[in-house]
Amino acid sequence: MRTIFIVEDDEAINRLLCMNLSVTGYTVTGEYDGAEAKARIERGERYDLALLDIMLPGLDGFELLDTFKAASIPVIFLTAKNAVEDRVKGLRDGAEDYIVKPFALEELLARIDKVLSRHLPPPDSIRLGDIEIFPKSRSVTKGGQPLELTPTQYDLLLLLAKNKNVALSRERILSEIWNSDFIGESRAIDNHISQLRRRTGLPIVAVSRVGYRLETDEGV
Amino acid sequence: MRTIFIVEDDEAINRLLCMNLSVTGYTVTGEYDGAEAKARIERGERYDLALLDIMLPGLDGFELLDTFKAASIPVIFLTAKNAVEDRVKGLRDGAEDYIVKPFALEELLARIDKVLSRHLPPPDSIRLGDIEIFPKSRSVTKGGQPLELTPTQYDLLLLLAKNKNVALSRERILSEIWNSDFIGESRAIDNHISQLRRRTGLPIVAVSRVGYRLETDEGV
DNA sequence: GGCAATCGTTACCGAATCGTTACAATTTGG
DNA sequence: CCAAATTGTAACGATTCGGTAACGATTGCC
Repeated sequence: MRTIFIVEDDEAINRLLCMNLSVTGYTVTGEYDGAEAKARIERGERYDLALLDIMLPGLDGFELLDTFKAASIPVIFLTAKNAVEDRVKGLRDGAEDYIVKPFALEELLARIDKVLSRHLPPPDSIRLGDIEIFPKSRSVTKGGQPLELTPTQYDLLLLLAKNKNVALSRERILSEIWNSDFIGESRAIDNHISQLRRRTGLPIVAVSRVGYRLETDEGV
Repeated sequence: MRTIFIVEDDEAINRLLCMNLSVTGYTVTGEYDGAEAKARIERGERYDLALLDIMLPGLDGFELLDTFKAASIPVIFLTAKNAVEDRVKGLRDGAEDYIVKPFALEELLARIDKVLSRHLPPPDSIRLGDIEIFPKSRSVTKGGQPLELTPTQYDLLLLLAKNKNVALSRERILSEIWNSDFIGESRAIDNHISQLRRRTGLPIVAVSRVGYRLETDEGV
C-alpha cells in the first residue's frame, strides 16, 4: 500500500482529495498547516509521495520542498496560480510535477502513478520459494543454481510473478506477452505453462475457463 | 456503502427510485432541481454515481454533465426521449450509460452495478460468515481453508455476495452469468444454487416465483 | 548450408463441468 | 386442507476444458 501526504489548507479540497485517493487504494494523510507538515516530516513520518499546495498560510510550498527533498519524498505541487514562473520555479527546485487547480481527478491520478512508478523502481529480484527472478539480467535461479528458460517462458514467469495470487485471464496473458492481439485459439499458453511448471516446480494452477494463477502462501 | 445522487424533477419517479435503491443497499440522495444539484456538487458533495434526468426545469442534464465530469462522478442519464441523437450526445460527452424511461428496475440495477464496478476497484475480499471471497484471485475460503468451486459456482456466489439481502430474479442471474439471453427453461440455476448451498453452507433462500437471495444478519 | 533452439499448431486423453431429466419435497393460494 | 405450482436434489450423458506429447516451421548462429 502506497502512502500519500496531502498538505492543503483549503478544507474542502483537502477532504475531497483524501476521499478520492483513499478510494483509489492509497493510504492518505491530510494536513492543513504548512509548519505542522514540516514538523511531521522532520519528526520522521515517511510517505511515498506528497501533494503540496503552494499557497499555504505562514509557510509556503516552496519552503516545504527542501524538507521533503531532504527526506527524499517526491513532491507534486498543487497550485491555483497558473503563472508560468511558479511552475518553472517548482520544477527547477526539485518538485516532480505540478498540477494547476482546478484539475480533473483523473489527471491527478495519472500523475501520481507516473511519479510513484518512477520512484519505486521494480525490485532487483522476486523470490518465489526456491525460485528467484532477476529482471535486470533476465535470469532465474532455482535453489541458487541458474535455471535456463526460453524467452517466452521467462516472460510468462515474470508476468505471473508480478501478479502473485491474481487470476490472469488468457486474454491478458496473450496481450501482455504476445504483443497486441493474437487471433485464433491454440494451446500455446497451455504448453508454455506446462513447461514452466515442469522446470520451476511452481504452483501455477489453472483457473477454469479463465486462465492461470501463481499461488504463494507467503503474506498475501 | 455506495452513494447515489438522483436528479429528477418528477417527484413520483424520484421517490420511487430513492426507495428502491435504498432498499437495495445504496445510500441515496434525491434532488429535484438542476441548478441546486449543480450547486451541491460544486459545494463539494460527493457521490459514487449520479442518475441525471435529461429534461430538467431551468438547467438540463447535458449542462449538468460537465459539473459531474469535473468532479469525476460517473453519470447515467435517464431520458424519456428515445431520440437517438440525445443518446449519442450523452455518451459522447462522457456519460457512462443512459436508460430510456420507462425502464425495469432490474435493468437499472444491472447498469448501476456495471458502472460502479468500472469506477470503484472491487474490494480485496468479501466476507460472509466463515466464507471469504477473493475476487482478484478468484478464490474462496471457508474457515480459512481453500474452498474449490467450479467457475459457474464461483460466479454465482460472487453475484449473490455483491447483492447481499437483495432478491435476484432468475432472469438477472441468467443474464449476468450466462452471457446474454439463454433460451429454454431448466433447473440449471436451481442445481447450481443447491451445490453452492451444500458446499458453502450459506443461507441462500429461494424467493418464490422470483429467484434467490443471500441473507446476512450483519449490518443491513 | 546445416544445425540447434524455440515456437505455434495439432491431436488425443482423462477429468472436470455442465444442462437436462426425473422425481421427491415443499410451498403457495384458495 | 387440498391441488397446483414451485423448488430441491440425485443421477446421467454430452460437452468442454486443460495437460502433454509430437511435429513441422521459422529463426539465428556458426
